[in-house]
Amino acid sequence: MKLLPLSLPPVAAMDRLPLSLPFSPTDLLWRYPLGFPAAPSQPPPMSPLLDFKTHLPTSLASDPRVWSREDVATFLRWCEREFDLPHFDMEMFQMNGKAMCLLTKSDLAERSPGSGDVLHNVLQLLMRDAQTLQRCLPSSPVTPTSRHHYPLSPHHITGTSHPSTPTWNNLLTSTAVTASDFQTPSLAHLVHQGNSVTLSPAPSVDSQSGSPQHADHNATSSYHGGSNGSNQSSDSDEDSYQDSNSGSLPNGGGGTHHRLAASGGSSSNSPPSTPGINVAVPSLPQQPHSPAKEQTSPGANFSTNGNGFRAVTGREFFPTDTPEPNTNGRLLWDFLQQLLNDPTQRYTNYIAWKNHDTGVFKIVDPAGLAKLWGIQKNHLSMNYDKMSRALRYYYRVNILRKVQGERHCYQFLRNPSELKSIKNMSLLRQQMSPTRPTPSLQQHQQAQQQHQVSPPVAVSIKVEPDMEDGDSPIDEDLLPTDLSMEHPTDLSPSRHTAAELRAMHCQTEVNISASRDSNTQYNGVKIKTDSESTDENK
DNA sequence: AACCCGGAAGACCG
DNA sequence: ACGGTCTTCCGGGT
Repeated sequence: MKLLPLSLPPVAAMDRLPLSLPFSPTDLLWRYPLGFPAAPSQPPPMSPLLDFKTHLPTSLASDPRVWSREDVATFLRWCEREFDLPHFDMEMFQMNGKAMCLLTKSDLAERSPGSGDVLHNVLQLLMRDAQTLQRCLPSSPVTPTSRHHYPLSPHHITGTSHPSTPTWNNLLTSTAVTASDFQTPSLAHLVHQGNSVTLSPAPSVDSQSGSPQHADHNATSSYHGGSNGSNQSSDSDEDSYQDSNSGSLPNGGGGTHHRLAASGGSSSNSPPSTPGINVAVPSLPQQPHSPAKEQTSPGANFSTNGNGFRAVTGREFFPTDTPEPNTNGRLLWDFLQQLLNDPTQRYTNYIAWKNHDTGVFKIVDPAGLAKLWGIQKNHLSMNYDKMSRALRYYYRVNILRKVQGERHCYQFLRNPSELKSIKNMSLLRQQMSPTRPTPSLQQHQQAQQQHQVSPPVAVSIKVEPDMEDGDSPIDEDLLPTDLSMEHPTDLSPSRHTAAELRAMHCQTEVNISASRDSNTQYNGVKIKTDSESTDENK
């Protein structure tokens, strides 16, 4: 996982963004939204900019982050003239403004030998200036919600913050430019809404984590989020973050694929929900810009609030900025959830719920989904084999289990809220068992059912592999490795554990609490999947 | 052949 | 330095 740090090594950057991809490298940016590292510290002196700024082509928004690819090209040409720089290789700048802003000085130098520093400085100035303006402005469109956050965020403080940029607004409104990025009509919406153009990845759990409570709420909703299928996003937090994710992804990447296409370019977009979104989100590249993609990121949307979206925005936006740990979207499960819960159901060609209540989903287009994931993570060589390996790791922590007998079908053992609420996998493991039950969901039902559940955290009991639960003897052996998964419901600790254990060798995980069973429920629904039986435990 | 499974090693990030 | 989360490979099974 590399997420691209802002400053990716040039090389890396390049790698990641193969031109060929549907998405533009830029897309990737979403991750690094505004927060540009570079700028950070310095207080923005607006002035400097002003000087040359005034000379900027009028068609360019004051905030480079909102520029479309065309704007970037316009800007580069302008820089060539204005600063007497050697000609830029436009092929190296097939990205929107946001993406360009995320490039580090070295990245820029690599793409434009001899002009990197100048370009970097100019961009920094422009960004700073834009930020400054924003601050002044009450709220920026962009992150509406965020705003709240904003203040909070360090960035903010620093000033670096993102820019929420007023521009965004402008963008929306006026600028066509951006539009391009956003291409999608939706974008605009998005913007409005959340604005989030963000890009950011969703804040995934982490971020969210922040609000457990939300989670709860959400949780309940959980997956369903709305329950309806569409919704998705359930969790609030999630939503938010989801938004992000989703958004991007789809588009971008897949863009290519079906859906995207389908949607029509934009299509997709607009997702309903999307409202806001962020486009960016998830990640994928999409984001903003890329023409291709439009992306509207579905993700963005996600945020549903209750329905709608949550404001995801806030956070998202700043993802990068945000100090929060962002896993944002970066986590595979989070990514998948976002796609699954895309309000507009844009990614159904890639992945779709088979049973939302139980958390069972099918990867419709393994290769395409893997590609999206690869884009999201900037691992362009990602394929289903690799992605599925990552999915298998989730077996150990009881996040997922394989639906036996059905190809490309997996089942979430925990609802999003639950996952989100758990910041670390490690915790998951620990909790696993106990936790499992998602509070919310479970709560409902389960509550009674069993359990126990334990408080999340800690409880873990370690079980020995063997023992595990004791319960049943599950032999792991018997069980396929996954068993754990398999018996989702099963979750029974035992099995899992066993399996896990195996895998892990007993790692701690085992903790299983007795409860697993309960947990299993996805949304209240108990998942049994296969094996309930297995439950031997029971 | 395509999946699916996990072990092992390593990358990257916070 | 360390743990988490993958990513990449790989051999093996179905």
